[in-house]
Amino acid sequence: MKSNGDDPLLDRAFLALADPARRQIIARLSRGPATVNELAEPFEMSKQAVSKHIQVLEQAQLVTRSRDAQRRPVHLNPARLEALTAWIGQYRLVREEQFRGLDAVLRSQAAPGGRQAKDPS
Amino acid sequence: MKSNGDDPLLDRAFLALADPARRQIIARLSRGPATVNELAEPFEMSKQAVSKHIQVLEQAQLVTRSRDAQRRPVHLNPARLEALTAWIGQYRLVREEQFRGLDAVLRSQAAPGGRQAKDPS
DNA sequence: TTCGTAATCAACCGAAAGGTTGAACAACCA
DNA sequence: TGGTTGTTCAACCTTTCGGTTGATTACGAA
Repeated sequence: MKSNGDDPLLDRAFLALADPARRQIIARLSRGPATVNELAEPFEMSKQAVSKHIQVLEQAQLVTRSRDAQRRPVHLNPARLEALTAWIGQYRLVREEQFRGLDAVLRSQAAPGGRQAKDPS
Repeated sequence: MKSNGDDPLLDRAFLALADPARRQIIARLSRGPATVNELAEPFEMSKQAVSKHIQVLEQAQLVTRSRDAQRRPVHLNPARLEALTAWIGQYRLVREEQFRGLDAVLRSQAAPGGRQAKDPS
């Protein structure tokens, strides 16, 4: 039951957020869908570069795209954002239990007899 | 409220988590501090490589280090993890307002009925 | 002092990220 | 038709990432 941290989708999602331009795009999209041109407007860089950023976000499934004539509106996909908080949240919980100096959570999650904490990631 | 996404520390933190080895290290540290050798044990790669990963995490302030003779135990820094959930959390809140608001911006994009469902893939 | 252990530094390498420019594609409009 | 707009593709460049190996520093034990 060796769940190592191998999760390419998680890789891509965290990598996608590791860039200020892409975070800014996420912020913009949280206020509603937008086209590539609209998203590119506040940036200095070329539209091609912004298009690439959007593709990175799309591959991470943080955004989706629809079709409207020749436009390809970009929509935020909050479910994937929550997947990230879920991943982080695991360790916040464990930390709080540590804080109280008790491994009750570990015990409650382990099968009897085996010292087996859940090893997510 | 014009906050563009420029935050180098956030860059580094998300980038740090965008690697399965580093996430695995975080997972291990959530169960308590560990030395470089202990952290390197489950990996195929060299200890130098693991040491580099730890430095990446340290620069992102996701971990801290103490001193114990020639050992340099690594500790998780949950505060920084929570900074990430805080960043993501902003947009989850906005999203929920959108959910009940559903204003003209959304309508103007001629959203073709296809609502994004919760897809915890 | 000398030895062994823990960890880092330094130089190097291939692959990928992030950007550019120019051309091409796709869909609407006249 | 042809022109305009929105977007992507393709080739290229430079920088950064993730890994290697070999040498080096820091500390404790004998």
